[in-house]
Amino acid sequence: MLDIKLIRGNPELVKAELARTGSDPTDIDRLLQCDSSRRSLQHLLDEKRARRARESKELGKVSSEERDHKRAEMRLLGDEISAGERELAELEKRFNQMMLGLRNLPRPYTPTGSSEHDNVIVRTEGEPRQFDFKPLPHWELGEKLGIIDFDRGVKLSGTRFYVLRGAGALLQRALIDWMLDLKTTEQGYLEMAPPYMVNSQTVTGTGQLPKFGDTMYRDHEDDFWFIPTAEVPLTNFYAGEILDASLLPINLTAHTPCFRREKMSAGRDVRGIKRGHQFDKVEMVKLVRPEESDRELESLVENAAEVCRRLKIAFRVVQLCSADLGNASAATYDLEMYAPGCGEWLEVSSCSTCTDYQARRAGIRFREKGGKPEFVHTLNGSGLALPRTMIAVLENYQQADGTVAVPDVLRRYMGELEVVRAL
RNA sequence: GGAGAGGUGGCCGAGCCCGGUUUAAGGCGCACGCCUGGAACGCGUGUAAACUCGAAAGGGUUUCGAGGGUUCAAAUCCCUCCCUCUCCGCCA
Repeated sequence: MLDIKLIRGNPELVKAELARTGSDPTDIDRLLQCDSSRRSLQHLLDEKRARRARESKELGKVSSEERDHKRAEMRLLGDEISAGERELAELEKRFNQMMLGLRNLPRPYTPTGSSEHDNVIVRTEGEPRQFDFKPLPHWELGEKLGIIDFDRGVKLSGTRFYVLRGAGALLQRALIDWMLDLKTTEQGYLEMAPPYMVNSQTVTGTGQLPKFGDTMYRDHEDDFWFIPTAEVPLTNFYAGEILDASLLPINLTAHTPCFRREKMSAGRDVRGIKRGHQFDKVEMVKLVRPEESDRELESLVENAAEVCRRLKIAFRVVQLCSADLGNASAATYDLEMYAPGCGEWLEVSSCSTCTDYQARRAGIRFREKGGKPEFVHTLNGSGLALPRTMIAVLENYQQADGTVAVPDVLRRYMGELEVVRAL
């Protein structure tokens, strides 16, 4: 959520920033109109309620002939108050819906653009590997080695599902374990094992609801949503709480499956394991002081980059332009690893600062000793998404004989296995 | 799923039967002050959040799990729901 005081105080700035992301700035005019009628009604009601409380209390002590007269008067006042309360509830509902519908404003350093083509490549690390044979795409490699079974995934569940087998399953597990170890030891994150289903309040806190409900899977009988990312339970872990400032920064990590309907990308990336309805991911979440958030974003990107670096796979850092930012994000850097088989730079991580946008929705605050509560800033980033990391590993480490070498850092997680051969 | 007991401020806990005398008692914790060479003890003062009026001091409203109802007036009475605990049932 945005700060209503900022919107009231500087509506032109807010409109300009919203326009930069491609959102409709006239939303702000409607919002402010609703806000002002809400406030004046609130004020009127406050006065009536104050009078009722005062005079009702006196009614208990007053003489009996005066009581009947006064009681009738109070009853009328009571009717006015309930009518006003109904009207106010309606206004507040509308106001809250509009507030929840507004996206976050971009950071000043987020470049302005109109589509993903305006994203900026910040830097590239490592050289894409050169091959003296034609590298295969992972869907061919995976099938030939017998470690990815697409047909049976479809049989079990439908399109966009697959099954990892043998060394394929082991490779993914090794990547997860290795990434978590890196996060929790050298990078200072606390590992969590959160629920994979959460309630609508939780999924509103991070900004998926109310606007993006149709991108998630949900239970039809209970109030359960399947998490689209571990960002949801991790960020909301402290929802509604006021944290002691000494706890900050809080760095959390978790490995979870992620569930996405991928309605918007129907027909895209249908080959291979790049885009599925269910995938695994190691996620990083930070809760930090507002003044630290830009510096912490750099550190988040660096934490994700280190994973690519140690896998010895070329990657680049891309800064998203204003139009390509997610709903809650104020600044985002994507990390893309090069996959020589399909010839693509694959988005393996997306690191964002959501400033106080999610903290306001979820009510996550901190307090300095003796001070007033303040909203934290929340950040999240993948560290990394497993299927795309698998693609990058398989395609970069493939050898002329059709086998795949195991990256050095993963060998101790795979029983010292050095080469993945056909099953 | 069934039965019972509960949900009150940062924490513990009284108030609920019997609506108004509670600005939510009391304690703990915390902060500040006094005391002290310094501390403990003791004493005193303060101690939530949101919204809002005000230059400030300060004031107003809301919040006793959530929502609805009764009433001039609800933490207190009624209804619905959620959650926690205990026991039972079922199940990995």
